[in-house]
Amino acid sequence: MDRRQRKSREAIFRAFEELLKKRDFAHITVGEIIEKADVGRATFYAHFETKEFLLKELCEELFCHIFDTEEGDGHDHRHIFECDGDEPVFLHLFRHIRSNDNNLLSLLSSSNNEIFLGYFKENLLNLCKGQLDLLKGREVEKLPEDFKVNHIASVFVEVLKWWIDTGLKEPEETIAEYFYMAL
Amino acid sequence: MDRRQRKSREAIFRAFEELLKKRDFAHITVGEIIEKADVGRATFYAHFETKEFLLKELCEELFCHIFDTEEGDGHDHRHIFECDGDEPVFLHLFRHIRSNDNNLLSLLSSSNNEIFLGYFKENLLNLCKGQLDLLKGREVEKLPEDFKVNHIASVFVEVLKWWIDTGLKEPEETIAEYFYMAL
DNA sequence: TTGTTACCGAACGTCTTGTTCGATTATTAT
DNA sequence: ATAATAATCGAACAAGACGTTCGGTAACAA
Repeated sequence: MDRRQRKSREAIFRAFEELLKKRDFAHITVGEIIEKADVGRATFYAHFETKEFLLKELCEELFCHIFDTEEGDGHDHRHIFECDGDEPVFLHLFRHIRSNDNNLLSLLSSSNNEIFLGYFKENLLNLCKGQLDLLKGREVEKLPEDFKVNHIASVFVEVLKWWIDTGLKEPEETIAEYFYMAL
Repeated sequence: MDRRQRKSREAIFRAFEELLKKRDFAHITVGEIIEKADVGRATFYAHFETKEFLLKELCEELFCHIFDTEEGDGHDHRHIFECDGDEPVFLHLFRHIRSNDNNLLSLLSSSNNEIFLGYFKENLLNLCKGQLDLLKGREVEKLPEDFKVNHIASVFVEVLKWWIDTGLKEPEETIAEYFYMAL
């Protein structure tokens, strides 16, 4: 890809991220984005069809790294975050979110948190399909599989939201415990 | 209140509801609303400051009936839905939602479901404060109180969402059971 | 060097918003 | 019944944002 293209695209992404931290998505204008990114109006529309597509591509960029699991390896998802430790995957998630990689935490803390939590949950669902054994021994174990998958992802997202909303007071290990207890 | 005012206000509400069933809130224009409601543009703005305020007032109208609990009576919330039966309150909620009172189900099924589920959860939180005993005997019982309140409301909303998304296949009693098991 | 590609920036038509104003119609009080 | 009051209508308006177009300029690649 042309260096000019890359620079413009990155500048737009970064400007958009900055604005998303401070303002509702609905009230961010293309004019603001291109001003902050310092690119021409036509350039913006050469890269992105609309503001909504820009958001979509930003989310894909944000989450494709995190949920980069290898398809077809069957067992547990060690390749998330390119880390091969034995740490439980959900604890791993909490840890990485707190470290604010890719500004993810900032975006999840902003007034646009619902948008990003929605995308987050979508990506989380695949991961949860391989984690059904977490529900072993609980009442919910007997329920339909798609219910259980959805349940795990939902509880994770809700615990994450609570953690962020209350100011990240607990360490990752504690919040991961909360998550397991709440399942 | 003047009959003309009431008629205009109702017409706007109904038109808005119809549109919300079919289109994203963000893409609904004031022009569409007043056309469907058959009122003048100036009339709309005499009643509602903006589209957002209209949405807010609609939600309040929708949920004030449902969560019309009597403050200060201390114990359980029998007055919800103006029903005084001994039926568990959450089963009651599922039942009433399914019966589609006030078009609530239609709105919760639309592409705007996130908006309404958000409002729903907000109102649900107060109710859940009085239902903490549901968690008796579970691991989650030891966790902080605001966590537990949030947990109950979250699980309810997520189960409700799953129920609606999968086509309301289960009867209310079953889905209420799912809810209790998932807590 | 030459051809291609991306960028700029300004302008443009269109749509939506929220406001204003005078004329009309419904309601209420006398 | 009559007069005063209040809500509505419809049209027009300015302001702002959208998405597109076009010619000129600068960066890249062969």
